[in-house]
Amino acid sequence: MQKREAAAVINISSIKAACKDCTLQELCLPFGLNEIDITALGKAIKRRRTLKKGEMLYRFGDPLRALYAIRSGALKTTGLIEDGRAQVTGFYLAGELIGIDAINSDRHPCSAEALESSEVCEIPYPALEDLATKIPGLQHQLLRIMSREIVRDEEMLMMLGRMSAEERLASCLVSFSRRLARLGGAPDEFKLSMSRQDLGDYLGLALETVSRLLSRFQDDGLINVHGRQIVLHDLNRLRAMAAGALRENSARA
Amino acid sequence: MQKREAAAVINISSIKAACKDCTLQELCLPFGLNEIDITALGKAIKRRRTLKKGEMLYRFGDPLRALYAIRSGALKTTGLIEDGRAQVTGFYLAGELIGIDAINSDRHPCSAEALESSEVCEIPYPALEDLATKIPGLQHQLLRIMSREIVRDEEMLMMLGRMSAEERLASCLVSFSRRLARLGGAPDEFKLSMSRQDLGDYLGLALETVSRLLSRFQDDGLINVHGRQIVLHDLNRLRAMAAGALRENSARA
DNA sequence: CGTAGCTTTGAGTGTTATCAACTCTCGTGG
DNA sequence: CCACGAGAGTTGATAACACTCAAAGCTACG
Repeated sequence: MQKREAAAVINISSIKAACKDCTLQELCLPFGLNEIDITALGKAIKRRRTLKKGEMLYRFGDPLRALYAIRSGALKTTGLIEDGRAQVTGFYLAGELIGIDAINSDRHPCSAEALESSEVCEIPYPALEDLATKIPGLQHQLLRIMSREIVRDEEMLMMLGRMSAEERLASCLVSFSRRLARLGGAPDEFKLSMSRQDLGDYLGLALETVSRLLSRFQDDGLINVHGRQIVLHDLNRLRAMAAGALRENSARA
Repeated sequence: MQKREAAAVINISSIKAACKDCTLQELCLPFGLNEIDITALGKAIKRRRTLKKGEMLYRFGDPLRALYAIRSGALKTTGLIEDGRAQVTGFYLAGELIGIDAINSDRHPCSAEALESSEVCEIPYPALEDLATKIPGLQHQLLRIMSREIVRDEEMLMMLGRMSAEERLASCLVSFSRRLARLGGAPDEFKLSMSRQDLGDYLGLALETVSRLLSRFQDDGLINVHGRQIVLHDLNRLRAMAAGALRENSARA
């Protein structure tokens, strides 16, 4: 499954990362730091690492060695339940930080897998914590990123706890649109990097339900689906749907 | 609704907190710090505050001024969806830190309400962040607590996304048992401080479903319910149920 | 060009929500 | 001290939304 490409890839694999030249600065850990501090952070980062589709960045139970800033590509994190059931706890895109849920126990409480060819910067955790005491702005940014992750998870909780299948999927599409636009892509056209199964495991739905809903959204003229290629035709209506407008009881009280 | 008690309470309300004499040290922010650092932390804490049942600690949208360490009692945090729907994003007990999801945007993304008479220590956030750069152990502990919150939310995600109503409730009871035992209470007997509605809004279930399940658990000899008073008779079976054993497909692959 | 995995679509079922009525509990005031 | 009322909790009937099982259609990669 992974033989041919390997050779071509190794060279790139351990190139030294340099935050100061990275186009994702504004979205990533260096945000808000001055040039000197950014250089210091860049030095702490051990290397870049490339992952092929399906490759694991870390697995459930692995000791925490580093956090990873995603430079390109997309990853998913999945938690385990003993039986076949999996819950995808998050999708992570370029500019986002992955692995912070391991800080609590020094072990990764979930597994991270590349959904497509991806590149990550490996930030050794002890060095990062150390650096954060020296650079208040870095500490601040780290705390903010962690807090943002909590907010994101809480939004997911509302989604899973209180929203219908339709609202969940609309919400998910809107979220991808926003995050991809931030990276400079078109907000209304993108390619999903995950399967229907992954989407279902994320949204708490059966893969068939995801598929059916995508078809229905298309019939309703909201979107266009061709396999994993998505075009959003009516972002506003999708947003309204995600917000739970459009249900009978809407404006009560 | 809140008139008589007020007078008696005011005196206590602004007593200076002193971490170094607090019995919850081990569970709280000071964990792992030496005595000098604990004293420094204690000085940063502005005051204690008492809340009566139903009183709000902060509301959705309020600016972040402080984090709160819970000394006694219990709180819930709820996120909003425009229409009547509420999602309870967490229950917080003594020794736990509440408000950290506000760090990202400097505003509270949810509301916090006391479920019973409670006492909290108010930790001004800018002072805490400042202190954390000076005391590496404190920074470490703060990061750990935030990471733990993420793990907890991710566990909730699995619960809401993949578990049946029965599994969710069992899981919830087991969690209360564990957390209350850690505070020195009996692990198999406690009083719920929240209504069936709150429990439902937390577990993503209708209140009727919660009620029905509690009755069923009782019929099955798992627990004893009398209003909010709960006795757990078979913690092991509850744990198995929460883990998803007991379903037909259990051991596949 | 064939095969394996992914996706779509259909039919039937089940878990859980909703609506509704009744009961219990506890605090308040007569 | 008891009666009352309001909120909380229980229980039942019904229905809907989403799951499961099943089969056929696509896509993409070797």
